[in-house]
Amino acid sequence: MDSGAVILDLNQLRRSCASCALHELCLPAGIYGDDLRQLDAAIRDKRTLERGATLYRDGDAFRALYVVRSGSLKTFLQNEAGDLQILAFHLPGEILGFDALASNQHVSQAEALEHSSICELPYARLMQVSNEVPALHRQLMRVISREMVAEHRHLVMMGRQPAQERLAIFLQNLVDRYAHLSRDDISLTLSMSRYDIANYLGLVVETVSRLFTRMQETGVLEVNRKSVRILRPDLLAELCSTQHPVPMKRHDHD
Amino acid sequence: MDSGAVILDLNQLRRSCASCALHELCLPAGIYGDDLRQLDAAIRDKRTLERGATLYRDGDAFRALYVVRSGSLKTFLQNEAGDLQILAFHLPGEILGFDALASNQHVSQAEALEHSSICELPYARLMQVSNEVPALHRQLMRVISREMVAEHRHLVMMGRQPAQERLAIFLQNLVDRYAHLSRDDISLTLSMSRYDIANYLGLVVETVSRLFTRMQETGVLEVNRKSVRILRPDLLAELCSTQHPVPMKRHDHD
DNA sequence: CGCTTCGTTGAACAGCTTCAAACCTTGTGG
DNA sequence: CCACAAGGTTTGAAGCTGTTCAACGAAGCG
Repeated sequence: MDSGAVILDLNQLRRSCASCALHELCLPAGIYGDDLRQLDAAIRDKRTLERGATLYRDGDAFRALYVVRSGSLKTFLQNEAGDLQILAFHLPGEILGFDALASNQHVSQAEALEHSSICELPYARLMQVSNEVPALHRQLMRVISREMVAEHRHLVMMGRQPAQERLAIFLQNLVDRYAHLSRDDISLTLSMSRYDIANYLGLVVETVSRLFTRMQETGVLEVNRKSVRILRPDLLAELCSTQHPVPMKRHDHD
Repeated sequence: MDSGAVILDLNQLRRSCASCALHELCLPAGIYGDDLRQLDAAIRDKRTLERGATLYRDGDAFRALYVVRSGSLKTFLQNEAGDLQILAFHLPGEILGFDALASNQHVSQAEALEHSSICELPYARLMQVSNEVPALHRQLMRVISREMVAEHRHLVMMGRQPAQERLAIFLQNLVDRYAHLSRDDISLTLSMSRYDIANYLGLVVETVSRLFTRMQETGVLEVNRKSVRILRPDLLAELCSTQHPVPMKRHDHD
């Protein structure tokens, strides 16, 4: 629909799943041989997105699932009133678009946070292949389930955690997810703005900014705009769980 | 594993999907003839749960998905520290257990809110059938997706909405979901406690109680313990969306 | 270099929570 | 049948965390 860069990149991007660095982290995990070749054939030409570009928006017809190959995206919901909630940030190897399976149209919006490349998985073909390759079917369900579990964690954070814990959990989560993508597990480059982080955590920018400052003052991390270095992973881990001054009311039913 | 009542109920419970009142709302929606018979054969003897009984808990091996046939359940996450977040309430026709697909064990807990009956769908057999019945496969994915979309709404509520809006949305949602289960669309019987409601909404009991009182005072509804009558559906609908005194900070990237 | 957007900091404010206590309901046993 | 206990629900007052409002500094972009 836009961006002439797509054509230029096609040659480098056109690579099979088998040779992709993300192979074991992505949809093909656990799929080999002929099955993998079949899956590979179902994957459409890769595309690239510039920062701020939309991959799909609310109401778009559902055609495909998408895998982040490089870069990162955010998905969010926006209501009539115009306010917006970020649902997730998506890193390489992660799959987007599952929200559209229910109604055959997307009910959220996906936007690149930086220059990113994407593998497109046309759903019709994916279904064909997965009819012949049970392993793919199972893998698809697993991936959706994983997505749900991640959302549960998000929900717990929103429901029960104070602001500092939220940011700590967010950072810890990013560290964990980047851990198997890069060798450096204490340095992060945040591709999203403070507004995005705040929104994702159910806070306002000011609060997030103050928390970064405080965490820097307490020596947990070093922050400079987009770049964050975790100086004390142990302290960060501690911050992730609220230390209850008073035990919570319980809900036992035996 | 327990409860002698199970055996007694088997005869009434042993009914095929084809004759079930929930047919079109449940997993078999859109599946007919031979396909339906195959699915039906994969569904295990139904079971009943008493109020407070656990269907599965965190760490349990994943064996089956479950459909609520009657009654209602809550699913929740509980961390080491002991605090708990309710993820969802499940009404008749809704499916539970998808969280376990990723890791082959449940990562949440499901508990009956009242006397409930459940259809058990052993996953291995479900997968066999869905390999032969592509429609079932698609339907399964749709149902998971629907679940995800519902969770997104929950997330938005937690992230952006003030307390009164949360309760209003919660009630409106229950009304909507009960609407196709019963003819009466203004009366609700809340099977969950105020604690559960508060927890689900990310609030404390006191706040929820005050909100019920306020909504009653403003004539939106009439509440008496578990029973709620919506007197002014129009007002309830209005309460669901925050009327911004000041437009929010936007996130345009255009 | 000026403009705009993003990020940080400070002070006042507000909404929800915490703490406390009373009331109501339900179930139990005398 | 009633007294009592235990948990669920409601109400009030005080307190705190995060928000709002405001202003400034820093970075990216024409």
